[in-house]
Amino acid sequence: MIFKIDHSSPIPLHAQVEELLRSLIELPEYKNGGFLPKEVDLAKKLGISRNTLRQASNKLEYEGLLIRKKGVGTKVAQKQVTTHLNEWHSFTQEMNDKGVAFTNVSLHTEWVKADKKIASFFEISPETSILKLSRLRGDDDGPFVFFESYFHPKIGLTGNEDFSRPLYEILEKDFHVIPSFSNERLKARLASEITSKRLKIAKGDPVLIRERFVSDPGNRPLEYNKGFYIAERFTYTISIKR
Amino acid sequence: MIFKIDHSSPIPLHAQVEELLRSLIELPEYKNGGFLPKEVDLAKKLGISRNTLRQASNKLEYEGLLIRKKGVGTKVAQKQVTTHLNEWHSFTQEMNDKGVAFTNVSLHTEWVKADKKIASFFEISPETSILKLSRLRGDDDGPFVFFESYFHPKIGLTGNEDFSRPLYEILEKDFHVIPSFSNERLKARLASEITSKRLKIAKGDPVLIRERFVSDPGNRPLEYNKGFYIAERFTYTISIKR
DNA sequence: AACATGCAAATGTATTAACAATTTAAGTTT
DNA sequence: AAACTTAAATTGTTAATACATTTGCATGTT
Repeated sequence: MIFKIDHSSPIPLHAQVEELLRSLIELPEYKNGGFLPKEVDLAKKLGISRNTLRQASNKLEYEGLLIRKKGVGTKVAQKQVTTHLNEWHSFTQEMNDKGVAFTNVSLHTEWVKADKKIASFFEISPETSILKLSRLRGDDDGPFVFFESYFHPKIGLTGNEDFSRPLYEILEKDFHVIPSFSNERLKARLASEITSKRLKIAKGDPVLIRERFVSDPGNRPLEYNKGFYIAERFTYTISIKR
Repeated sequence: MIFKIDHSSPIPLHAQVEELLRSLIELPEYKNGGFLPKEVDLAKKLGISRNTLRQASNKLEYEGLLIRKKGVGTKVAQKQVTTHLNEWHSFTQEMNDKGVAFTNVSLHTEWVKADKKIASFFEISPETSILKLSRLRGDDDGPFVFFESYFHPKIGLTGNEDFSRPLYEILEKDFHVIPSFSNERLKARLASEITSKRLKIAKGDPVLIRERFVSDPGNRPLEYNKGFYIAERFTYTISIKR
């Protein structure tokens, strides 16, 4: 490692040192919790005052890259953000891209009468016929979620659409409605007889139930969706900004 | 305004000055874009060296509360207009919004070693001591959620804070950290022995587990939070805009 | 072995000092 | 009036120095 601190440069020393430290802490000898040389030595080696060195390292400490401890020394913080960040986000994105990462184990459509809850959300009378789409979805290890979707009659779905395509693509491209708002409710329950059979789990195994109330940009109701997830195989992940 | 800088106090001068500045910039004469007294004068008035004053104001500048300009002066930053939506809240706020009167059934703090998962999120070494806050919360019908919170050591919590106050109020007002981002994971499990005892439910009853990874506006990790909810008594609701 | 003491090492705090760089305003020249 | 020059004001940079505080270890004591 060559230390190139240029006292005649227009760039302030502490800025140069800051950059130097940033590359320094990437070196294998320091990378994972390694201790930096002590301040007095490092300052002398760089030909700068201890104050200037601290001016630089203060910033890195504030950023959480360095951890200084009185009486002990200064070490490099462990940092591996990317791995677990991706881990949390990945499933959310899969969820958001509806249908992309899953296979449809089975698929079924029928016309049913709207129940009270759905009629209320759709703002229609309870006797109205609506399209119900049932899907069992999973991956190589078998099914892990059972979905029931109900669609507002105004959309114009017939039930003969190719539902192996992503649902929202069908809605947007073929029917020109844009799912924009989703109100979600999550709860946990024990699997009922019928649910356990569908998901091939034991009756009484925990199931995560997600209801979605989906609306368009004008806040008009489009879809009511209920999903039954095998709890052991599902983690719901969200990123929220305040 | 009375300046009370105590040279004999065990609290470092720069820390005292920092607090002083924080209250100073709330004053109407400085509040929105007002110029602070120049460094030399202010330092003299406070009876401290200019460097010490700068040590304090540096931090506020880094936080975006002060704007310094060479040759001009130091002014208080204009209050940021909040554009982001208040989409998530602390538990206290959540419950208050819903009108649920809850109580802290029990509350306990202790210092523990960070485990691998937390250390990774906090970007600290696994041996580091961190503050753990355990809370059992409920209402008239008994407890319905057990929380475990772990806090980044950088925040400076001692464990002696009054945790009957809203947590995020403590963090923001007393420790000047702003929880801004939350990464959440939800899953459902059957209650373990210990969990069932805490929540006074039968072992094997379904439990909704919510993990939160909370960060500040600079994406620096602040808190890891894990909550065990009695599934029957809890529904998680969220509105998402695409 | 357990505990207490003390020393050395390392960062933390604080002061003083001097000069550099930038901006604003005033003054001067064209 | 416009352009240039100068000076003052204010923050930015850097250094040297001294002492405080915390931690860990070595040493000694019980």
